[in-house]
Amino acid sequence: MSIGPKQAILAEFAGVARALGHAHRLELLEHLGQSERGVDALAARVGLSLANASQHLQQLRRAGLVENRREGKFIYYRLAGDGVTDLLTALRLQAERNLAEVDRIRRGYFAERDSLEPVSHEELLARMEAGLVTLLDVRPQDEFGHGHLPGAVNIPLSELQDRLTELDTEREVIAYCRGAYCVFAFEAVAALRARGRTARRLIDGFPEWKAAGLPVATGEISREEVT
Amino acid sequence: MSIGPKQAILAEFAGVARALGHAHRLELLEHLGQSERGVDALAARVGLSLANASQHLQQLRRAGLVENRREGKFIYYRLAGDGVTDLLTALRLQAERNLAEVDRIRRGYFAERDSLEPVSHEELLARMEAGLVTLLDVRPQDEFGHGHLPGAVNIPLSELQDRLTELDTEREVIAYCRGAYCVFAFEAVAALRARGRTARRLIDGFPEWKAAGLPVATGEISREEVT
DNA sequence: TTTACAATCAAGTGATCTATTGATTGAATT
DNA sequence: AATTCAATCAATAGATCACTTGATTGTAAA
Repeated sequence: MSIGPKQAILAEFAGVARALGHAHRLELLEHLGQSERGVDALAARVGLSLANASQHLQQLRRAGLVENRREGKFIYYRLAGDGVTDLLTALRLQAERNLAEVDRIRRGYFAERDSLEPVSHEELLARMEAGLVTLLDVRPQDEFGHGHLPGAVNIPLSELQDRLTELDTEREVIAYCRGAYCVFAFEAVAALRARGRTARRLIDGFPEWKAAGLPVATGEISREEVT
Repeated sequence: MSIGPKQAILAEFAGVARALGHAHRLELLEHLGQSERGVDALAARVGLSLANASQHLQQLRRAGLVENRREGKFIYYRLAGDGVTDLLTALRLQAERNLAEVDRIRRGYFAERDSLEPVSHEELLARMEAGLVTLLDVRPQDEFGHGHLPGAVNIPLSELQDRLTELDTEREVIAYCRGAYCVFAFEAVAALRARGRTARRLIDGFPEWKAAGLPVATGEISREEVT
């Protein structure tokens, strides 16, 4: 007996889902959500061997989740559109809602750093307009350069200790990094609060902001432009 | 070296994605989107052995996508909330957008039956309010009974030939069934057009309508109430 | 041409997944 | 208590997947 059109379509959908079915590939997608990258850079960031990263990336490509281009001897991978971030967000929301295990891990690792509610996109937009907050991007400098929220200051987490003076002491700091589970933002909020600052974190990160169609800025940003 | 909290969370997300990574499980979820069902009924509809269906359902349960309850000697499974339908929709949209293979299958099997644009939720709502359309639910009677769009007439596809007289000849018919790739609605539209009726299909099906928070009706519906 | 290097390919091993089979559990019925 | 039936569990064989190793391709530079 032959399978019908519906089964064939469902098999394709299942293939996309299976491509999302490995922690390493989800982490690769998270990094690709920041900016396009070469295989070697991705492998290093996710902690994979080059060959292994290459094969994972090719699985993602077969599933239509990423695309690539060659430039000289480098091959750069990128997300195949903002729909990928939307799908990842839907996956995250579903897992957060119905998986007790996610809740347990989050409580264990993140809870003490995150007693306050995270800030929603809407709330951040309103407070930015009112000029009430300092928006802090704690990702590495190169990721910031490839795209960030408008008006954000970039202080990578590793430098935060030494550069606290750059942040206005009067205004609340709202920190963000790569996504909802990027630990940088949690750490930054904890560090700032430990120094008596008012700080909260954005509910997710740069890719989700961009996928939501909200404005983004690129390139370096002068300090004057920010303060 | 131990894996950090992010890897642990991503592994959980990957587990949910893997649970979606098999055509049979997607089909089970599609049927569960219509109404709660016993294992035996699901196995029969999807064409699986009882043991196999049971094991697939348990994988879905471990991933937090479905829940179950025992009633007498039957165990009924149901979706773990409308978020599951949202996630399935996100998966479908991403696959439709970026997988050439999906497009190829769709063209090959569905295109000739579907030359007209499907009707969106918004358009259907507007035309229902204006009383311009006959809404036709071509799913089996029991699925209709568990929930359907308000004002819909239920004529299962198998009976459509004999019951054409029940449909107003003046008004456009909008048909729907289980979801975006349920073949019933395509077939119904083709059959109606072959008899000179004006007919289109809804862009997706009952579960997506319900998950979107739009009104649904339950129980049998008298013919008078409809016409 | 030779060299260098990013990335992919190919092959192999151990692990995980799928589907079947037959045994077992749990609740209702006789 | 014995029977019946829905569903799960357990064991198995075959398929697919993940990761490593070493060879290969493709481009740029020497």
